[in-house]
Amino acid sequence: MIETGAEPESRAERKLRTRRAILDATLELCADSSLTALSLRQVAKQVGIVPTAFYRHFDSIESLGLALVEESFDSLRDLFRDVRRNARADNDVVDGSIDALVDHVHRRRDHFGFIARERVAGPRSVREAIRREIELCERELATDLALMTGTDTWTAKDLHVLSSLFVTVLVATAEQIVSTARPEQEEQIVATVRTQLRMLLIGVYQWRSEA
Amino acid sequence: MIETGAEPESRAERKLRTRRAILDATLELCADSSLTALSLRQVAKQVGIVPTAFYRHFDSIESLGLALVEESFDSLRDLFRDVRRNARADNDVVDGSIDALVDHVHRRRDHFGFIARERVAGPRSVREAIRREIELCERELATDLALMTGTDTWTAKDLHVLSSLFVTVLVATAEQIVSTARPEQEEQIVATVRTQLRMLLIGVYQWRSEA
DNA sequence: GTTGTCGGTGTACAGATGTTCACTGAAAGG
DNA sequence: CCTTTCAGTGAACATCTGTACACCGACAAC
Repeated sequence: MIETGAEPESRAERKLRTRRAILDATLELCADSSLTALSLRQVAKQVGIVPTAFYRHFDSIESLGLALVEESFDSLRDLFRDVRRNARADNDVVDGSIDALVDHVHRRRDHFGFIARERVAGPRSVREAIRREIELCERELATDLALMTGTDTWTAKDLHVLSSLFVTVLVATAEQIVSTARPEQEEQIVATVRTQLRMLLIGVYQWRSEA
Repeated sequence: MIETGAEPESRAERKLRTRRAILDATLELCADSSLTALSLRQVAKQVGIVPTAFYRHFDSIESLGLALVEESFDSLRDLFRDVRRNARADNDVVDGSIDALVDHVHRRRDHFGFIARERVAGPRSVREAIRREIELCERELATDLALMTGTDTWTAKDLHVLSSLFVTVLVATAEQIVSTARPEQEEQIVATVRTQLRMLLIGVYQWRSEA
């Protein structure tokens, strides 16, 4: 069904390839709308398999969604890794982070769009999974922030509060970039978030945690 | 079909009542999931009318969605009005605004949830309508901010940048409140956003616009 | 009091949906 | 080589989908 140029494939390889095709087809099909509006048969048609073959890989659209959550957060963790690297290399943390953000969103527009949408509109279990993953990101970022200059007097709570704000802004920016096609509008978005983070950082440098 | 206690109704009144019932049924039905996953027949069943009667009021789920956008943003503008009033009455702008936010989200959880979801997952035209409305809110807030203390040296652009950040945080907070049922978790959310806004305000008070 | 307007009804249809079941054929394993 | 495993097939099902159509009956207008 799936045409390979040549080369014999093991059964496991073929299965994996079909699985990938299902994941990709799903990302493409729900690029606008949502998982909850997606039918198993649409996915099957897009992949080029018969509807029932879907069950060989996932037992529902919902569990397919959970697999996509994992995959999408791999992309997001990649982003975090890059941000961390840029934070060391670059003098200006803000610019480095935003560049990394834009770069990763461009590369995996599908993943970031998926998270943005299903985070609020997906099936309950998918929403919960995304919520959990985002909390992990916030915690991870909080420990990174603790290593930065000037936060040595901060309480753990305040660190997490700040981390959560960064993640909120990050998610909102990713959302905006995903949902715009025009490059000049994207520059606008980037310029805006850059200023916003600078305003915020001024506050951060002055902040002293209470008792 | 719709049982009224007594009192004769004019035809126009009855029609309006059915329209309301459709709007309410829709808000209830897509409370989790999304408009794009909602069928005309589900709505009709919930309202207690036959599917074809739906067309007497809207010609598609999409145009129904547009009506709900308008209605939902009436709620949001109410919130803005209250925030503005609290800003004058209260010494602390942050606490007043957050209280107003929490209050309005509680009162119209359905509207705020609707905006949060359809903003990213609704039909294209609905997403665009919401985007336009949010931009209006940002502009409105920007002119309010211009009247506040310390922003007299700010450029119009910076005012809009800040306004946009406030709206982002506001939307994210509303989203979180809508999607949590546990009151103690809500207190957590509120406490977090309060600290976040305070951190930000420190930066704002020190900010000087460039050229 | 006749007539027209118009929410709402009921039937009907072609197509899409999730899931079942028995099947095929090629790779994997003995 | 023979048997098992298993990804993918194809037909069948009951149910749900949007929409077209002719119809009804109460209110509105004259």
